[in-house]
Amino acid sequence: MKKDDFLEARPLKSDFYSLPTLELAQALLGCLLVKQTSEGTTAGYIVETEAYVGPEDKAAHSYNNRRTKRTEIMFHESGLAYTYQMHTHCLINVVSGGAGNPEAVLIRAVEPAAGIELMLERRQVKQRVALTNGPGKLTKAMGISMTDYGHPFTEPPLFIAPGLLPASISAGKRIGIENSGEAKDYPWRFWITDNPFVSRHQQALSVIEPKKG
DNA sequence: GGGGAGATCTACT
DNA sequence: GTAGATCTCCCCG
Repeated sequence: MKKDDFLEARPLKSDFYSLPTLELAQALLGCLLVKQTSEGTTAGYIVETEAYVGPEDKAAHSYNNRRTKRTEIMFHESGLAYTYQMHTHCLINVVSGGAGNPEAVLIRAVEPAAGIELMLERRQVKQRVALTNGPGKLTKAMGISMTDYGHPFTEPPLFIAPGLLPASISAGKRIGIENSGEAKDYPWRFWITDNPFVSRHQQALSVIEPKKG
């Protein structure tokens, strides 16, 4: 792939986001996340996601249909950005499940594809791999913030475009949800097998053949 | 009006 | 391995 191919990238249409959340979390792997700012454009291939599956998932912010100012956007149509603040960081999700069904996919890591110089300016790190190998890291590197709350991923300046089809997808337990009862063991974390930008190494509970299309 | 919790990251030992 | 950073609510009082 040529260096500037991301400039040709066109957002995925809204019907892409009508996939069931667990399928969407896998379909997003390999896709290109693009953010344009006045400082420049950054893009990265999504290499790690987690599914948060609506009112029945104790680990989800929307558990028990909890509807607050923060979770409000999860109740809207699929394909919107759900950003929220976590300690000193901003995390970004893709709203899924359709209107009235509050589900989402957390983007946990990307592999830099464009704008790496700008990412390096935004994050002081020694190792390139540390630029975007975590949910709080990638938002800082790409200039994603709470002002992106509710933005549709189908249009600039923040959008998702087709990328590469992963050779293999691994599934395992989600990270950082130890206080979520039995939900903590659900295998709803997905990553591109052996990709170096994945946030944490973990035993895969299963390995999946990616779906084409 | 205030305490507490949280899907994290970094630095230091 | 663990502490501290430092934000936005929610919810109880």
